[in-house]
Amino acid sequence: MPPTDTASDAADPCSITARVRAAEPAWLNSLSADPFVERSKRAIWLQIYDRFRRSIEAGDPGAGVQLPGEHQIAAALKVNRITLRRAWSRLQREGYLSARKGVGVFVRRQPTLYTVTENRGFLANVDGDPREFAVRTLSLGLTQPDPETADQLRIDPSATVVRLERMRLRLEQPIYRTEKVFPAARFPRFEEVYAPGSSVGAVFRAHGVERFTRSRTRVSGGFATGSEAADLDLTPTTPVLRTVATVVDENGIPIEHSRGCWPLTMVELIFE
Amino acid sequence: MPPTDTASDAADPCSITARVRAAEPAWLNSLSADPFVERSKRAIWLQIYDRFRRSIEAGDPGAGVQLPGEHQIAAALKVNRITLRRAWSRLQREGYLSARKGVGVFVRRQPTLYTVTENRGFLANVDGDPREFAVRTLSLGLTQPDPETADQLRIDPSATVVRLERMRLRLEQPIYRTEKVFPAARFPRFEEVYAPGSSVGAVFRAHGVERFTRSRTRVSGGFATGSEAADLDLTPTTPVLRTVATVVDENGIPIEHSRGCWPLTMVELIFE
DNA sequence: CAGTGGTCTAGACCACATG
DNA sequence: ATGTGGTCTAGACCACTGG
Repeated sequence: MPPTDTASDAADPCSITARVRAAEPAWLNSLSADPFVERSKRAIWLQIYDRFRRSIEAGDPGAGVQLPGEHQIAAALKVNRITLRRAWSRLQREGYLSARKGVGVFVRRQPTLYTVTENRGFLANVDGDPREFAVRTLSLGLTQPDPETADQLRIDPSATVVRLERMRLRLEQPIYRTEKVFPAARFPRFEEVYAPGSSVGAVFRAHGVERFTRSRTRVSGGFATGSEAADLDLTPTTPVLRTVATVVDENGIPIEHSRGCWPLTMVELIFE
Repeated sequence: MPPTDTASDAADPCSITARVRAAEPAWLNSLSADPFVERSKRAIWLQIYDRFRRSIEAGDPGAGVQLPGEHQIAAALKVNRITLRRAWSRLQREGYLSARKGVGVFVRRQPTLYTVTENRGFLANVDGDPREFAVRTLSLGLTQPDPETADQLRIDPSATVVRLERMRLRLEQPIYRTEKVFPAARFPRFEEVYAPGSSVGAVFRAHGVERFTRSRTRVSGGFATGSEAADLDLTPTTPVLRTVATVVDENGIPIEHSRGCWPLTMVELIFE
């Protein structure tokens, strides 16, 4: 039995202004045109997944638009709400949809693959118009390093370090989150130089470091923690790529230790 | 209401040989000791996930053992079968469990992280006892390259190539699957040299290539396809890491193009 | 055949965000 | 207060595997 509001809409086609959201978008009609093949090789929820994915990739429920509610869509597709949710949960994990409790489900921007070339600065790094990209500084301050960081930076664990958390965005959409740690003794003017342009390169140059390279990058996989998911606009348990890199100056002295977290489906790393 | 066989076991503790599988293992008792906190911040299925994961990481349901059936465990935990399945499905995606329809659910070997250093041969590459590792050749033969491979190998798309599919195993457990393509003209004696030791390095040396390096490695993320999942003993949609690498000889001429697929949770790549 | 995991539905309640 | 997504249960049927 479909929810009553859907039924009343159908029964009263004249009041088209009654509720805007209730109007079924064109893509929904085409999604629900053919019935699903029951008892086929491919489960119904996977068929739903296929259709949504193809549609989103074709760009019809465009980036950012809110989908109608679960009940409405489930009724339109003539499947149970839970079956629909199963398909959606996979679409969320794979980066096509993002859900906010109490609000709705939204189409994420296309999970474009960003080709990131290691051993270069970020903007030289990424395919696409540089103006589309932005940095958001989440936090900047002094602390003590954790043991691994102290080890990598070859400093005493009780030494002071600058800790910088930031995010890269493309078209308002988070691409990755990173935590960078620098030896404070080496960069006394960190905050004042960093503030104007949010540029770590500027800080390096202001302290006499002209050339720097990543000496080692560790890539591992995992699943987004609660805070990572919140920052990156993902559901928890979304698979992510984690990178841990050490940056050294021209003399091979470590000057930065950084940990990055990337939604698995949105990045492609190239090492040369 | 628990299944009847469980109830009868409890009522008849003397017949310990009645059915071996029905005996509840110790870890199950400890998992089901405390009731789950309802309406807490953490959903019940996530609490189940937590307990199983901790237990498996502690090694009690040890690698390879078959778990009792869903119905039995759900009854023991006093939750619905579907709630239990939700927890299990995440454990499967994360590599802790693997299910075989009609057979049962098994504990996978610990998703140990294999540190793989690029630019080296595999056995020099990996932490752990080399004797634990094995290669299984899945297929070896001549074909035509796909466009991307032809491009990377800088050969004509109609040229003949040697195509080799194989898998790495550690302790019988698949670590990764790879497809390697070589220009046949360069390695006419590929099959006869490869066969005895399953060594690509031997083939290279037999054809006068003493030194070779990876010139470029692309790392991207994705989800296991059906055949990848089957080979790697994963459920489909498990997140994987894909690597695409080109190997060149001492003169910079491409001699191999390889595509690898690694379960996300089982590998750690290091680039230096 | 019996047992296993896999799918699907129905209906209920909850927490959250918004008006 | 309403609508949203999130969780949980109950019960049913299916497909696969093995003895």
